[in-house]
Amino acid sequence: MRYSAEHKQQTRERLLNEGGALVKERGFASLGVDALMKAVGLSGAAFYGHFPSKDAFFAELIEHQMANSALRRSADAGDERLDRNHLWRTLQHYLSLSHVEHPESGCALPALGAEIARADEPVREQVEQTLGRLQRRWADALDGNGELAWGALAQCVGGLLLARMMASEESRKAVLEGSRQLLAAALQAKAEVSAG
Amino acid sequence: MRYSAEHKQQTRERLLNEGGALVKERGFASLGVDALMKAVGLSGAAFYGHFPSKDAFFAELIEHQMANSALRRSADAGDERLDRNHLWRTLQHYLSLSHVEHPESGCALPALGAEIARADEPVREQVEQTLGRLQRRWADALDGNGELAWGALAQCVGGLLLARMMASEESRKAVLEGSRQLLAAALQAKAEVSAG
DNA sequence: GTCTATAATCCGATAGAC
DNA sequence: GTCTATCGGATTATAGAC
Repeated sequence: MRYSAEHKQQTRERLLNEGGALVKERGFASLGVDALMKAVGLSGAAFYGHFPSKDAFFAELIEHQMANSALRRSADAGDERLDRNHLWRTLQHYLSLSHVEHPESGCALPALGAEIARADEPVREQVEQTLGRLQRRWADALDGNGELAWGALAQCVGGLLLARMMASEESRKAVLEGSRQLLAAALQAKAEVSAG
Repeated sequence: MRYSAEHKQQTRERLLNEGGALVKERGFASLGVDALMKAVGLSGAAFYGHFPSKDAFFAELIEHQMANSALRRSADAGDERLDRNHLWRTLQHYLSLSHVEHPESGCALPALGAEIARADEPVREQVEQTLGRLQRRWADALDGNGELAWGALAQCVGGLLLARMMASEESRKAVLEGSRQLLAAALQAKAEVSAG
């Protein structure tokens, strides 16, 4: 072959990373294969040397984005048990204005959540497993409260998505602040209960 | 004219209602004009007798969906002030399994939020104003706590969207339960603070 | 592996008849 | 108002050259 196997792997990685950024910015359905390949400097036809179909690419893209998300990386960092303060800092960072204003480098869940929800079952099963691991990790930091962990994850996704729907920076900030305060109240309440 | 003005108004309403259901189910970008019109029994070209472009339809659709959402109707019901128990029942109803499993008849925010976020500014300004009114109404029921009202709205959107991403009914229920528990903890904590 | 060229289909939108 | 017919372009995907 004129190109090394490692070169193919690199092109594939670029599609999942740089292409993924485009998908999160414009939406998967709205982004054509040609536009996707142009973003990495290749012709549209070259796409099919890496993925059998656009839908297959979506499935791999979601898997890749979930595996490399900031949430997961923070949850998996090191071997030590995730503690409450570390989780709280992760939530604060997630619910930031810069995250709202840069979907292309941010979490895939608020940007592509509705398209994941409409995807075939294998895609949703993979998301369910990945998020399940994250939720159990968060539950550890919340004194084993698994329900609160799911709620916190939902708050992250909803807060970011709702903020992105707003037109003014003022409203975006208000939504983020509200999201953080609700989380603070819920986590604080549970902390008091478990302390008492 | 061979058709009455009231007939035109009826067709327009059907596009916004029945068409809106299809859009929420399949996503706006994925739904073609022909498929949309076929759903109301008309040819594709008839669409342009009601809306100048597909994007203009999206703007009107969002406005219509927001004005007729279950959240808004519950918030506007009657003249009396929305109270905490009424709001709580609204949140419980929103975060239900039947709502998760029927996006076509449900809230537009989880289904179309990402596409609203990518829409032109006039669309987002309209959403911002409508949600601002809802948030102020909810804040009234929460002893004037506007931040908590934004947080509760974000929790609704995020909880529903996250639940829809799950493959199994078990996980969908777990997400909804977590969402409800986080809301309960936050609202309870604030109630105790304001009562103390 | 990636290219150009192209098949087959679908897209948003318009023209003109009724 | 809604139709049929159609334009021009974009879409997903394939064929064959290198």
